[in-house]
Amino acid sequence: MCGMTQVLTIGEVATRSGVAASALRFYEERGLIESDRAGSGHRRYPRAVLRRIAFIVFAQRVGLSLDQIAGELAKLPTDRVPTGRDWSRLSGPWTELIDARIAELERLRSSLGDCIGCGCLSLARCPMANPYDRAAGHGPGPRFWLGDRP
Amino acid sequence: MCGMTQVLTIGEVATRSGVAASALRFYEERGLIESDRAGSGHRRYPRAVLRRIAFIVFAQRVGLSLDQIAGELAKLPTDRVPTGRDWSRLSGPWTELIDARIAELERLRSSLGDCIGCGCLSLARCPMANPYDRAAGHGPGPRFWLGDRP
DNA sequence: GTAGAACCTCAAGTGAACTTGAAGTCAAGC
DNA sequence: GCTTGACTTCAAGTTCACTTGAGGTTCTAC
Repeated sequence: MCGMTQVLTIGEVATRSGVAASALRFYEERGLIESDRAGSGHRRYPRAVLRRIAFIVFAQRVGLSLDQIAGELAKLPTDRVPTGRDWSRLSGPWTELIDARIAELERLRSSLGDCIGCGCLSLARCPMANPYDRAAGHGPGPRFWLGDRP
Repeated sequence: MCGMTQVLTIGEVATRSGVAASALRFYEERGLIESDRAGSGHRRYPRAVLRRIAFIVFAQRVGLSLDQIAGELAKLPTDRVPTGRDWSRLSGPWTELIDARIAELERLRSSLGDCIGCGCLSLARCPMANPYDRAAGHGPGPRFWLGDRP
């Protein structure tokens, strides 16, 4: 309650991070975060955990699964508190991921304008959307539209 | 197999749309699509169903749940095959949704550059990220970062 | 010293979006 | 006419990311 403590309880971490205590325990179980224990068995977190949690929340919004996030976090050094440099190494591939996701959404938006707008949002008729249907009988359908087929 | 048939079997719809037959049955159960039945009990789909399925796949990528999509689809006229105009009425609100999602991702990307880059991706220290932690003890943490707090 | 809040573990439940399996029917080619 | 594959229903299983509940302990404040 002091506000100047160096270690945080699970409740403090929960309110500061906006992540429920139950979720924090779950993340720990999955190896995404760690905690020290007080003599009583209560969890004690170093402040650095907040950065880790922020990273987890970020990564989820970008679309990574907890397993993928765990994989990323595993790249951080365990023998010391990660530096800004350590974190920015992790974020490199992200920029591409975010860019790709944005590009997909922009493709969707323009399909909406071009395709739904012109009345051809039909897999059967829109050649732009799905040339495979014209060839009839194979092809991935909407996936093409969504950029899954290079 | 003819390729010129006016009605499609579930297998044909599956290959043309890229959506598994089991998923199509599931969508039907959830009221997202409909089918006629052959005398045998086998499903027969009008070609127009492909447009509906495309819409479903689109909407999912944008981030809508099946329930929300069902709500959107319910706005289409049931007494006739929907026109391009009908579809574009549905897509109006989407553009905003997509824009909002893109804006969030751009916010994330720039946070990565500005915040992880400068080494302050710490909820405890970055005032840009989370002023609430300075006030200590309340506030939503990362949510602020993600734009959930207006 | 006692009430109540906050914490603990462990098991089970939730909801979304499907998939899988069992047991059977129907259609097409030879 | 028979095999093979595509289809049918219905119930149950799966994955993900948690939450909820039971039953018990610990901390804080008065």
